[in-house]
Amino acid sequence: MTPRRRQILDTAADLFAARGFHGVSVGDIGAAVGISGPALYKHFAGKEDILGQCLLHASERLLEGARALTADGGETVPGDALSQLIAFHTDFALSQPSLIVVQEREWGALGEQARAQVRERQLAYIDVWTRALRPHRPELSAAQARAAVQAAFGLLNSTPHSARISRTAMRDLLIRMARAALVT
Amino acid sequence: MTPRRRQILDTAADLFAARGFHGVSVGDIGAAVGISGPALYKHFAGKEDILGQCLLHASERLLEGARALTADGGETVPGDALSQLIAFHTDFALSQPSLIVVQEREWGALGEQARAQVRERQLAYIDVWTRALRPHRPELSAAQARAAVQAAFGLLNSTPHSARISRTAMRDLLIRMARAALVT
DNA sequence: CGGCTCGGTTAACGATGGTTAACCGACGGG
DNA sequence: CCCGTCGGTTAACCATCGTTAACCGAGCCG
Repeated sequence: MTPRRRQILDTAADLFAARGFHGVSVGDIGAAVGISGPALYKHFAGKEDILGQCLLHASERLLEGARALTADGGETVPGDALSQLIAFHTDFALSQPSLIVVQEREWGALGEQARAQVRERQLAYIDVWTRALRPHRPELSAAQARAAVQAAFGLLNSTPHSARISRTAMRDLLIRMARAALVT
Repeated sequence: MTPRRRQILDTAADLFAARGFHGVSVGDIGAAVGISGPALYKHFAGKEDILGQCLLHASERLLEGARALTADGGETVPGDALSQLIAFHTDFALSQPSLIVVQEREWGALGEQARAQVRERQLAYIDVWTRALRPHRPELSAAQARAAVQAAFGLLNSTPHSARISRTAMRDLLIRMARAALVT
């Protein structure tokens, strides 16, 4: 992927996160990268395609990261799988808040095919988490475990809404809270 | 407030929560209540005014409910203030998910004055929570306590994103997780 | 040198949005 | 009975949006 495409996707994600997909015009995106309006069509098929690339990219990075952590034979790394997932997701949310926000709230604006791809990755990501949670909470049904995982996402993804403490303090706080919420 | 106004606000909140403020047209709102388009201007000053009333109403109900629970001399009710706030917020989120979603993500679409009013109530609501949390976590700074409260909101407000378990089971799960996240 | 591709530009188009205007039936009170 | 208000309607306005068209300079390759 060319650097220009990456730049467009990054700034578009920021704009979508701040004002919502329908609250951002292609002119806004172009202006934010220093070009104007229709020039975006040299890089993407359209506005919805830009959102789709953002979401595909984000959901893929999350899923691949989670799978890398919990791959069979990954027992050599320290700590249990759940703690690693919590740390991984926290770091992602702290370093890419816009992607987190957009992936959480704008997937409904996609066309059918792109939405299906994103949803598939998101569900697979939830599944990795749910499997990691099961050993700690054997009394939970599968549906309850999924609900608990999504509640934990809500907690970890709240990072864009605050930000008044240092990043390391926030990381520590979120990890501690998520672990307590999930395994207690 | 006339029943028609309330009906418009309720269905508008649902639409805003589902597709975002800019993703809903006044025609959509009108059609959802059985009238069409410009008839809404007999009840509200404009589209932004509808959103403003939704948010004012929601933030006021949250703040008043929280203040009623933690009013001085309210020591007669059972349990500590924090647990009561958690239960109150959980019930609100479960019964009015659209208001929760809209209040969380669409306040940026308001004009300056309405946004200021909503933000004021939201900050006051956070403040009530933070004061209730302090006794349980005296080691946290004020900023850390606020961040923890907002993370707990993220957890409790995640209820619209899932929903595959019964409401009572969800209520129990959320309350348990929030309490664990906050006081552990 | 000549031409092709790449990544821009501005102009224009059609659709849609929010808002206003003009009109109108129901209905309740003097 | 008449009239004003209430809550609707449809038509029209203007701005904005996403998208396409037409054009153009820079650079590279043959």
